[in-house]
Amino acid sequence: MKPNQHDDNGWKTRVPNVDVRVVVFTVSDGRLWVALEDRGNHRCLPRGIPSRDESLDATATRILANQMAIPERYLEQLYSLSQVTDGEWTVSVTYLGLTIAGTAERPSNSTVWFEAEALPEPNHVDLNIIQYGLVRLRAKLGYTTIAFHLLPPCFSLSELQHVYEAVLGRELDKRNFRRRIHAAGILEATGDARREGSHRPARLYRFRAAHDADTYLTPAWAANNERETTAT
Amino acid sequence: MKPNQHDDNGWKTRVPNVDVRVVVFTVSDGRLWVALEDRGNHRCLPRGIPSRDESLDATATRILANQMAIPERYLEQLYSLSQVTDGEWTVSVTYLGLTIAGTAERPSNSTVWFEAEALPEPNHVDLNIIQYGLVRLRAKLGYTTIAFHLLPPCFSLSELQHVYEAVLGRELDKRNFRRRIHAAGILEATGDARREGSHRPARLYRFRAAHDADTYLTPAWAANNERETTAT
DNA sequence: GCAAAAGTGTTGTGTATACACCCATGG
DNA sequence: CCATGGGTGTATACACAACACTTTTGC
Repeated sequence: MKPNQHDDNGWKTRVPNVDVRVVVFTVSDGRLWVALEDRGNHRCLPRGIPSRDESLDATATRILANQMAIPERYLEQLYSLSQVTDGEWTVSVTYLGLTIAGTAERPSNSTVWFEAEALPEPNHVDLNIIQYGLVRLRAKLGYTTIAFHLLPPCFSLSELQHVYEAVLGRELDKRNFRRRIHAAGILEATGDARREGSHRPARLYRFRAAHDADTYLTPAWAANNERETTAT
Repeated sequence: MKPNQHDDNGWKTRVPNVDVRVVVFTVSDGRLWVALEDRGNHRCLPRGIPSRDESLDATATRILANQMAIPERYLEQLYSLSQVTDGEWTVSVTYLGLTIAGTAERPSNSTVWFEAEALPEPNHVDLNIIQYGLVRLRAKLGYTTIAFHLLPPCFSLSELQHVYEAVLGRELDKRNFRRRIHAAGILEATGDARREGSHRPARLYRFRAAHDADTYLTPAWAANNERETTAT
C-alpha cells in the first residue's frame, strides 16, 4: 500500500483521483513528434491535477505552460477513463494538443520529444491515449482546418503539405492537395515569397480569420460552462 | 453550505466528486425522445457515481439498467467537464446512449421521456450535454451505422428511414436513401414481409454481423483498459 | 546548364441530388 | 375502386484520384 492511500478511513477508495493528461503533437523536420515528461526512470504523458476554480481545458493549458513550457496552439478533449494502477484509482481526462516546433522560449528540461513512430516505453494507458490522439488528429485533418495550429502564421503551400504528410504518414499529390486547399478558400496570399535555396521562391500564405470550423466535435459550450451555476 | 461539503478539513474542495451522466435517445412515433430522471421538483439527466472496480462505460450501463430500467443498446462517451454547482465541485463524464422505445420490461417510475424538441427545464449543464449529444448522434448517422441501435433486429426500410428523419429533424428522399443503404451492403433481407395496413407489405431486413464500424470515434481500448495495470 | 523545389490542368470515375410513377394490399 | 404506404431508375452536378511538364532560382 502506498502512503497516500487511505483504505482505512475509506474515502480515498470511494472517490477517485482526477487528473488531466495531454498528448501534444508537433511537426518538425517532416516528422511527427509527441511530448513526454521525463521523470528520470520513466517517461509519461504531461499530466496534472485540476483545481476547483478552473475548467478542465484550463488545466490542460496550465500543464503545458507551467510544467512543459509548451505554448499550446490548440486543445481538444479526447476521452476520459478510469483505471486502478498500483492501488490508486484515477479518472483521467485526456486532451489532444498541438503546438509549433521550437516555439518554447525556455524549453523545460523535463520535456522530451519523441517521434510518434518510435515511442519509448510509456505505460500502456498512455500509449493507448497517444494512439487515439493520433487517430483523431488524422481524422480531423480531413474535414477541419486543424493543421493550421501546427504551422506559424506565415507559410508556403509546400510546408502545409508537409504537415499533412507527416501527420498522415503518407505522401499526397501536390496538385490535388493545392486544388483542395485553394477551393476551401481558407488561405490568403501575403504577397511575399520566401527564397531559401537554389530553386524558385515559394509564395507565402496566411490563414483567414474564420478558423472556427475545427471546433466541430468539441462542444462550443465546453470552454465557458465551468463557473458557478445555480441549478442542480 | 450543504452538509456534505467539507471546506473545513479541506479535502473535499481539493478532490472533485465524479459522476457519470447519460443522454439516452430513442425514436418512437416518428419523434426523438430523451430520458430524464424525475426527482419530484426537477428533472435531470440520469446520473450516478462510478465505483472503483468498474469502467466508466460500465457505470453508464449500470445507471441505465438499475436506476432507469432502460436496456441500453449503444453507449459512447461524449465529453467531460468540471463544474461548481451550489458549492459542490463535480467532474462529470457524459455519455450518449441509444435504446429501443418500449423495451423496458418494468419501466421505472422515475424515468420520464421528453421530446428532444420540447424539453422541460433541465439545468443548463444538462441541457448543453443533451444538445451536444444530439449533435454527435446526427453527425454519426452520416458515416456510421449507429441508427441500428434505435431499431429492433427486424425492420422495414421505411422504419429505418423514419429513424433517420426523426433524428435529423428533416425529411429524406426515399429513393436516394434506399440506394445509399443498399449500396452500403449492411442489410440482408429476412425474406419475410410485414402486412400492416391497406397497402403493399414491407419487406423486412436485418443488419449484417459487422456493426463495428460505429466504434469509429470511440477508442477501441476504452472498454477494457480499466483493470489493474502495473506501470505508472 | 543543372539541380531542386514551386507551380499549373485535364480527364475519368464515383458519389450525392433532384425528381415521378407503378405496385400490392385492405377495406 | 380507392386510399395508403412500398418500391423502383435516370440525368446532372460535384468531389476526388491519377497523371507530367514548365518555371524560377542559386550555384
